[in-house]
Formats: sequence, C-alpha cells, structure tokens
Amino acid sequence: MFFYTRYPSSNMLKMFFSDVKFNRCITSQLIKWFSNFREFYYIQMEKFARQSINDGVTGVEELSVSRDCELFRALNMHYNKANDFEVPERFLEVAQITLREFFNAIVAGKDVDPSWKKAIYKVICKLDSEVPEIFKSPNCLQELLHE
DNA sequence: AAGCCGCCTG
DNA sequence: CAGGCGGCTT
Repeated sequence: MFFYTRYPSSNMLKMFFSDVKFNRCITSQLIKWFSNFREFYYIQMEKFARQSINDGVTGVEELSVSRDCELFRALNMHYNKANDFEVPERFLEVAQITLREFFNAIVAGKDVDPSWKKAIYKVICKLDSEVPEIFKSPNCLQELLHE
C-alpha cells in the first residue's frame, strides 16, 4: 500500500483492512507502521541525495529514479522484499520528486535549519495516489500473485 | 483527554 | 518494526 499512499488516514486503513477489528491500539499501530515506513523512505532519500552531491551531481536533471537504480533497489528491498508485485510507475515519479526535493534543499543549504525536512514532507504528502480496490480484499496478496 | 505526528532508541 | 515520549490539534 505504501507504494500508493505514504500518508493514509486512519479511515483509509480501516477500509483496506476490513478483516481487522479495529480498536484504538490496532489503529495507532497501523498509523505507526506508516510512520515508520515514511521514516525509512525519507532517510534513504536524504542518503542518496547527499551521495549524489558528493558524486559531483550538479543539477536535479541528472537525478532520476528507475527500477534498476540503487535507491529503488533499497526501497523495494524494504517494502517489497519478496518482489510480490509490480511497483506502480507513479511511485517512481514520487520517489524522483522526493529525491530532487532533498537534493535542492541540501544544495541550497536549507539543511542547517533543524526542521528543514518539514517543507519537503508538505510537498510529498500531496502526492498520494488512490490505492487499487484489490488491496481491500483480505486475500489481496494471493489475488495479486495470480495476476 | 484523545488522537496523531515525529524524533529517538533498541 | 515497537516503545517511549514530547508536542500540537481537536
């Protein structure tokens, strides 16, 4: 689901995990999961952004996220370890936008501000996509594997 | 008081 | 990931 939405609302989670009987704990736990997912995501972004700068990249035009780049492999390894399904194209776009946001911010020296990432989060949270209906099924994993 | 976020730890 | 916690919003 993370490949589609980085900031799912609690209601959205309830919709997609219909087979789960929600209570305060379950809800906050799922919210927590996505929080952790985002954390890993942004850490990777910052890491690769800084790495590219050290590697001599001078402009965001030189930065792209494809299915065979290191950044993607790191993310896919984390969220889609078994490579169960095809990552949507949109995710690659969002990832690239995120990477470039970090790159520009760092180059502009904005990282001196303790809360410099906030601005980036504000941009990325608006890039969530709709999650396919299949994911609402309790057996979505099996169904996806049959495709 | 609740609920959620984000940062830090383990 | 889960725990713990401060901090902001409702």
